[in-house]
Amino acid sequence: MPLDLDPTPLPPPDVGAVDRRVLHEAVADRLRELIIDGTLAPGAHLNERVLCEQLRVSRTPLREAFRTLAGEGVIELLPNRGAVVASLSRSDVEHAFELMRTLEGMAGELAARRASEEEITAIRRLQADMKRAHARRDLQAYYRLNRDIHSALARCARNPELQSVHERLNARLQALRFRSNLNRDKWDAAVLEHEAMVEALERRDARRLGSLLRAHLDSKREAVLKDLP
Amino acid sequence: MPLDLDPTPLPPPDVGAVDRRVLHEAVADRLRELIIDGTLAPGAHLNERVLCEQLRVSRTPLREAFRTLAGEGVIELLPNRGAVVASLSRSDVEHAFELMRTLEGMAGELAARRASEEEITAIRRLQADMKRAHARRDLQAYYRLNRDIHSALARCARNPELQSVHERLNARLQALRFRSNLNRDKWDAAVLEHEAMVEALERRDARRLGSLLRAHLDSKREAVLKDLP
DNA sequence: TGCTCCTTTTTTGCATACAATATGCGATAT
DNA sequence: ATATCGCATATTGTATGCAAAAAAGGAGCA
Repeated sequence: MPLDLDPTPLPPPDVGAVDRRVLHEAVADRLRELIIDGTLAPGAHLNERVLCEQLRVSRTPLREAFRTLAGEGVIELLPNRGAVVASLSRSDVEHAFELMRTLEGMAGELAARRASEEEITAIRRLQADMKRAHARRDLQAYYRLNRDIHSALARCARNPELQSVHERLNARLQALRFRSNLNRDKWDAAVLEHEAMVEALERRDARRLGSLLRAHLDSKREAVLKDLP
Repeated sequence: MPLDLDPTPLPPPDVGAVDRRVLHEAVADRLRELIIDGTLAPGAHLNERVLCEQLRVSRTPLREAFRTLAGEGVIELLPNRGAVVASLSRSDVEHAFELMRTLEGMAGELAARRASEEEITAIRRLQADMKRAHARRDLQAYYRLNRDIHSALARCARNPELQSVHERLNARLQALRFRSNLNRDKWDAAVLEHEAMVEALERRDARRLGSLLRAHLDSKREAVLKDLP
């Protein structure tokens, strides 16, 4: 009798969990988008009543989303005076990059040691895509791929704490992208730096990847500060 | 007329009611304390109704405090299933120390360059106090001073981003203190390491202070992991 | 005109009611 | 005996009302 007597017949089909996101999470995500893409400008006051009407939610989930975003440093809560979009002063940006430089340096060193071959291949592929985006002067795609590569590196470091801090800091710096103009030379240089980084990763040269990332962040920092008040 | 007109004669507060200023903040502070000192153990489920009664607040400020603490990684929110105190697995601790090692190394290098003479004097004084606490085997005072010194170093780095990340990570690691036993040898060694660190700071030897802090964190990591599951 | 003080309006903070979701337990069927 | 279903209960998520604090506006005065 051709019965299947395997004691565990049906574990493989991973159907994936359904979208269980609750309202305040969705609200937080939406607000984060609006802030990153500049619709809600830095310093803008977030009026609860107005946002409730626009997002069609009541004040409770909105206020919970506020706390979430405040924890991420994306907005600032002033007791009894509401919330404002966090605005980074020149000094804030300098400090953020100073920290990011260390974090990405650490991520690079760890990633060179811990990344799987598949992950390295994937990053190489992202880098190729990014070069193409650069070739056709597609700034939007370039930014996205650039971000993906840096996030991938942070992920390859195999340290969830590092990854989480990196993500949070990154979220705050994202908003700057839309305010800084990347000139041709800097852009070309950035792509070359990336190329060297991916090569170091492929050779698993931890020291070098760390140094390259720190230098890369220094360039980024200069490029961003150039167009700032 | 000093009559007590409180309608509820206050049954003995097991955790103590919070003081009424900015309620959700006070609630967050109180919960953080309870978590750090172990009253609320890692993994413990935080029942809203029960906590509301014990803290004498309604659910709204409690839930806002939950969001704040979740943002700090002190608790974990499970959608529709409440909140639990974050519990660090051995692997989590390893990752946290890996990151802390980098952060404190960075803080040390910056502090050696940026600390004012007054700040250095203050740290020297904390170190002296700590040595005395060690001499009289006062673990409680030792822990407090130890923490103060590391916080002071992070502050001297003059980078609010770094300081903030350091604080948050530190808050989560604090809870471990009450679970790990410091044996005599490790304790002596730690005090010596601190002494070397303060000397490097006084000489403003950034490289060395960074290295010493990284090594110090490695020792700490080993000491903590030793007593962990 | 420029200022202060007071009233009105708006906005935020807290409490509570109601709705959605999860959990526990017993009945029932295989 | 085990597994599943359905109901009762408990817990979380959302909406709304009310009170306190802050901003806005206006009258009175120098």
